[in-house]
Amino acid sequence: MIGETLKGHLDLLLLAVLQSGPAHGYAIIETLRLRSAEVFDLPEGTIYPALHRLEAQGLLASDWSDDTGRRKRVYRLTPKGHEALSQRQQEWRRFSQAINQTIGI
Amino acid sequence: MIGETLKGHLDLLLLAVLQSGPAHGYAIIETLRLRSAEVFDLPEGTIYPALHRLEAQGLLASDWSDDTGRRKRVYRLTPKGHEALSQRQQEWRRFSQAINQTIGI
DNA sequence: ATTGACACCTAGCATAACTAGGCATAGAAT
DNA sequence: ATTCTATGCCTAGTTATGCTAGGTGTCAAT
Repeated sequence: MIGETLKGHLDLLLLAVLQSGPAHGYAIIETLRLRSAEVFDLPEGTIYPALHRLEAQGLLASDWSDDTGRRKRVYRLTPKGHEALSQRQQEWRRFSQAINQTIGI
Repeated sequence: MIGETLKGHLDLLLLAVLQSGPAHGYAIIETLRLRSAEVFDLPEGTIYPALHRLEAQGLLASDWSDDTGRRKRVYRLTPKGHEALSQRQQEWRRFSQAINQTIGI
């Protein structure tokens, strides 16, 4: 990302990805890259701490899975996470609309 | 603002406001509030350091004026500031589009 | 045997918006 | 006269959070 532009918007992205179904960290990174057409190519040092934060806030829950031999921590949205997501979506719309109005798009 | 959502986007807003013509800090705050329909009601402690930063980067230039008795520092875009603005606008479009794609709008 | 993709983790850094104070002038209200 | 509000500027220090740079380990392919 460029500068600090992502700050404050990462939670929205993570919650949105997990709305499509449970996923583990590494896969989330991949999904973000695909859905954003390479714009969000985020390092693991960004994603993992953010997932821990969201879980600590009760917005996500996780389970370990090691069916393939490689252990994965699979995250899913909690009910509180679903609520948070729709709130963040609203905030994003309000925010981006305000920016567009201000810069005259 | 909510949380850290503004981080990395303030420069774009300031440059955009000054594209409409020179203005001093306090007036910029007012303009941001009006153009954004109250969404951006930013404290002086946010605006003034940001203006100083942009001037230090050569994107803005300033002059003191005290025609009304109250001294004002009036900022204007430099040529470099104009370039930076169109670049930031492009970045914003790319960024907001990527968010919208990712969250599925 | 080594490389690269997969998969996880964390300590410390850097940046920038914001808090909370301060100073000063002008005009209106009490 | 004095107080209050709006105008107008400033900065030291706090805080939040994305990122850097390192670490561990598995698996498949060369």
